[in-house]
Amino acid sequence: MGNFIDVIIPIPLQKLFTYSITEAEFDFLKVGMRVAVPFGKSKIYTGIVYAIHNTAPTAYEAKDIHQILDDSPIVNNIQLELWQWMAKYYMCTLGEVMRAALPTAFILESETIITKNKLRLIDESTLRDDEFLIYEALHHQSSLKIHDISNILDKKNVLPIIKRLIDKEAISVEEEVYEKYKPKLVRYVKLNSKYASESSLQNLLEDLNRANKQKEVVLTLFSISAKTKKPVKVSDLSNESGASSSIIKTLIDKGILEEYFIQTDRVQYSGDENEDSKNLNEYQVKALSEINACFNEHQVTLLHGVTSSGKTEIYVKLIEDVLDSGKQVLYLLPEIALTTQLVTRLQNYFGEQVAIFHSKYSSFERVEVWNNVLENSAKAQIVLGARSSIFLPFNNLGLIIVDEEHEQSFKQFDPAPRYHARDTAVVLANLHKAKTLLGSATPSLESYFNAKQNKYGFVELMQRFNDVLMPDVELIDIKDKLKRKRMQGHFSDRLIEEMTETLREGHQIILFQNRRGFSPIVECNTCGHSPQCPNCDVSLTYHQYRNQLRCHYCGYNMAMLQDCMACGSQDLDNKGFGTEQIEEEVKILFPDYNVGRMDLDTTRGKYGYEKIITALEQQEIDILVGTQMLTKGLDFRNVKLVGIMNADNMLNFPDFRAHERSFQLMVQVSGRAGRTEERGKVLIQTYNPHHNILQQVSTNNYIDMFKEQMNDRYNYKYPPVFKQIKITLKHKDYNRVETASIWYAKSLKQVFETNVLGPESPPIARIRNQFHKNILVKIPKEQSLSKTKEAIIKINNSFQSIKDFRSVKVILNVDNF
DNA sequence: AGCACGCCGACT
DNA sequence: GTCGGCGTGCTC
Repeated sequence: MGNFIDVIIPIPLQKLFTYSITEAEFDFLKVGMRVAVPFGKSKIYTGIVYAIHNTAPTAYEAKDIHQILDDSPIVNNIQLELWQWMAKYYMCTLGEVMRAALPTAFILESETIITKNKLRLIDESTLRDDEFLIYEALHHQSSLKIHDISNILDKKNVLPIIKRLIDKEAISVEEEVYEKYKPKLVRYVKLNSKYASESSLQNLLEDLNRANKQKEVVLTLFSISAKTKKPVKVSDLSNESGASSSIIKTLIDKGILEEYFIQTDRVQYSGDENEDSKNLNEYQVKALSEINACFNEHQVTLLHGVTSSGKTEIYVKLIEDVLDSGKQVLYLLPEIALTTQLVTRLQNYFGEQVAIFHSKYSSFERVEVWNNVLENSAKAQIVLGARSSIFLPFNNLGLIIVDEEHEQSFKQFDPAPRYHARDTAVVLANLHKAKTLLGSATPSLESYFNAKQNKYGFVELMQRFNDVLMPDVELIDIKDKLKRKRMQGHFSDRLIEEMTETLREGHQIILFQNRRGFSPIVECNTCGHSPQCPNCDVSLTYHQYRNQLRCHYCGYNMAMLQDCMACGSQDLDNKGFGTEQIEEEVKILFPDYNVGRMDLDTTRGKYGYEKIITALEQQEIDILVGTQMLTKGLDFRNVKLVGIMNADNMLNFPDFRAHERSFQLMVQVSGRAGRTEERGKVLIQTYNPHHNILQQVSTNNYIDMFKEQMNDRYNYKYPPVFKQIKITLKHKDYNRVETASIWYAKSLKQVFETNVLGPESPPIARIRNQFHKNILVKIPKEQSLSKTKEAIIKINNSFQSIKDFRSVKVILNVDNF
């Protein structure tokens, strides 16, 4: 009877892998620790210990582990339970969940290191050209990586060459595992202890009389440490004394100063004392007590609070209570809404207890937050984070808040696990016996539906803070305006009027242009040809700022054409309109005002987004043109007018949620207008002002929208009435996916009959040279979800066993909306 | 997923 | 005649 562990490996394989361990390792290892294990012929992977036992595998001999990577578990049992739920619910492997859950710095992989074989002298004439190049390179560098060799030879496949060199005993290779996370060390200095006595110090200063600069440094060191009574950082010393680092280095080399290092956190909060939380108004107090009442009966409560109603203050009160009871809080937000504005607000109340976690953090920063949460450190009692923060190692969670609950960015679409953070959060909260609060001004239909079904508790907050009125919404019929020649470019006379007025009063304006589905494409006026992406079935999009044509799906780009590729005509035209064009037009219409633009292109880089927000807050920008980004929980005091340039392109988007989304988007943008005393104004330009959604937006009538949309969902069997799973097949050969998808759909139909839709080619049938086919499985409420998934997995397995289909990639997307 | 093994076309 | 293309199979 030996000792074994079952390990999760971060690859998309269903199985766990069993390794053999020694008696000592058996005593030391705990579930949730990382181990480095050999995998396959030469690789070393990082695995998470999932189980420790004495049952030897029967079919094979278990390998030994390579190394233990942790002293104590970095993943706790609740997390492992959550991972398992995710793998099952979202139909992926534990390995895929692991890959998504752990900061990349935790997942070490081996790298092949190539070194020269010193024991043997090689007759270089026996080497071939490329072999010689590498051998030669090793004279200058002691070791090379595979990647370096590809660079030297400018080839991708270098393994055969390396193999030949090994055979000739010219080189040797070994696998090396790196610890990717390095604690950040700050350099400190102190006076060498040998100068501790008064007399030796006196001697030192006399010695230094001839080296004035050095003496000054020593004296500065004294004064800093006398003042702060803390260790002195090298950087501080250098700043205070004005001495260059080389002078300090000389002192260290001479043994006068001693350097040492202290580990610090990369992310530090350096704020003032905490503020007291604000007093709530009567509506907020009522909402708060209702939420607490709901929590007595329900695990989950939905808070429907109109824009600017002060939801955040209510959250703050709830958080205070949970913290007082000694538990942790997770505050989930869409990435884009995680702005400095909100972060600062929470830090003002809770100071150091707030930890931030989102994708712009470096891998090292994420490890630090992870460790703080794991240790239940005082620095991480509240985690404010985006989607992936549901993976943090909470051990004592009391409350999860999902703010802007309706946001689609909570759902991960691309690599597996394709999870929805809001839904996963509810499961996570249940594992901790904690409560979940969903908050939104425009709840998703599924959450509102759950609340109506009494599955969730439900609280409404319909008064805006300070009793500010909801903005006045006006619909503008641009078809009519066009007919009467009252349009200048994309601006109606009404919009220009209101803009002029608003600017004259010294207020700011936001113009919203949803670019989706309607990007500026280039078209030849002679032959009508427009340049296409070579890898995808889409037209290229014109980007003025770099004078480029780009593909939004694969990133392909080329310089803007001078003449048509098809007929050579130089008469090229930009069709469609995006934010860039609106910006141009505004600049011409209002040359005396500052115009800013906020979209994917202008917010690139770590602080791009913040810069624009700050500029708007400080009123350096009078008119801001932007996309969806504008909608996310920003609070601008002085914005009075919001213009929606064209409501139709979002309403006509081919998706069963287009109407719901349009409503949410428009109500959210409208909410940016007039957030303080004065009533805001919203102008919506549309070809179809009688559209029900627009009517519902203009009266801010969520209930009507809900009822009408739910009707459609019942009739057409869409969520939340039916659940759905989307199956996407991809292959570079069209005929192959075609046959494969027909086979797949046919097998599904044998089980689920009419609840299978497709296969269908998506609107963009080819992306990155891969043809796509979609199949949709609709699942009625009364049908067991887990049985359905089992059936799909069974069909998927038989599919994979057909030789011709094995190269077809299959993507299972549960709740693909 | 990676990676090795193994079988067929286009180059020295 | 080799190099290297990617189809097939396996990983404790």
